[in-house]
Order: sequence, then structure tokens, then C-alpha cells
Amino acid sequence: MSLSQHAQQICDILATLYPQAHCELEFSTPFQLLIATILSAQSTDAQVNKLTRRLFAKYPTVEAMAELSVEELEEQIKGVGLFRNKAKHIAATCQLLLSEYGGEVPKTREELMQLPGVGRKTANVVLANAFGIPAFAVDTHVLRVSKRLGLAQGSTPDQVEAEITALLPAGQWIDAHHRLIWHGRRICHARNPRCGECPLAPHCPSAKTEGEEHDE
DNA sequence: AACTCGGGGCA
DNA sequence: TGCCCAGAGTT
Repeated sequence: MSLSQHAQQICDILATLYPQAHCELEFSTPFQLLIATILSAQSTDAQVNKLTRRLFAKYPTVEAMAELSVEELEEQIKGVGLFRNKAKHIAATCQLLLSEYGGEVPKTREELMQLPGVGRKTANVVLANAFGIPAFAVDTHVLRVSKRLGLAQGSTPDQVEAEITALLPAGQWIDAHHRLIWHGRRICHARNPRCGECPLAPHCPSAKTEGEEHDE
């Protein structure tokens, strides 16, 4: 079986496992998704949503949020991890959106990554979920699960993104991203993957039987 | 490549 | 309690 056939088989099973997999951040505009995604780094979506419900009620637009100083922003987002870095980045990003992009969220990866606090993963999440532009975001779950399933061999997120996007049709990137994450959170855990109850195990080169441990 | 930020989740 | 994260920036 070719690699692309193997990949398609994995994706088909993931689709039946997680037919409703989606971005769990709450937002109503591209700007709000951008902010929520910056806030979500190393944090849970539930925590971010709890916080953004307050934040977006008071400051729903870039114009409103740009009025806040870094200190005021810190106060607003206190409670999420890394909040000092994120407050600084969000303040700078709001200013840049107004001065360079007419208050709109840019729609290219290169422009998005110019924004403070926006890296490779955040840029792709915004492209995919705010604009429906095909993009495959690689975070630690996607990196780990893709490698275990034999969909990629690279060790860096950039390498894995290149491998997957070459392997799958662009129309599948967004769903594949969410399904790999959901699988990583529910079954394919970093430490103790539950291979015994994983429907992908028969097709997984890394599947372990009960008792064995993963090395990675 | 390694380090830092930081509260939450999970064993 | 201790360890690790649905990352990005700096050194």
C-alpha cells in the first residue's frame, strides 16, 4: 500500500471516530478568533473561553481593544497562563492591525506571522477557522500523533506540516487537523496512549500491546 | 537548541 | 506534589 493510501485510510477512520471535530474556541469575528488563539497557547480552550466571554463583551473589536494599555490588558486576561506575555503581544498586535492593516485581520500566513504573539500554529488556525482557507496547523498533539501513525517522519512542526500537506488533498487539511488533535486528547496521549482501545491500532506502526510503554 | 513565561490538568 | 502542556520570542 502506498503512503497516500495509508494516509487516506487513517483519515477515513478518524472521520468516523470524530465526525464533529472542530475548533473549540468561542468567537464571532476573525479578530476575536485571532485574540482567542493567541490566548490559547499552553492553555485549555475552556479556560480561554471563560475569559474571552468577559473580554469580548466589553471589547469586541480591534478598535475597542486597542484602547487598553498593556497593564489594563493584563488585568483583563489574568487567569490564563503566560498572561503577561500575551497581554504585551495582544496590545502590540491591535496597534499593528490598525496601523498596517486598516483594522482587518490579514489573510496570509506571512502577514499573520508578522503580528506579535502569532506564530506558525496560530496563523494557520486563524486562516483555517476564521477564513476557511486550507491550512494545517501543527501543535504538539498533531506532531506526536502524525508521527506515531506514520503520516510524517520529521522532527519539527514545519517538516510535519510540509509532509502532511503534500500527502493529503487541501480540502482535508482543516478537518484532519482537528481530528488528530481530538484523537491525541482522547486516546493517543503523550505518555500512556490507550492503544488497547484505539480503532487505529491495526493500522498504526507505533501501536503497543497492553503493558508496553512508548519511548517518545 | 535551550530557556522562559504561568495557571490548569492529571497521575 | 510534580510534571507537562491545543506556543512564541529571545538568547
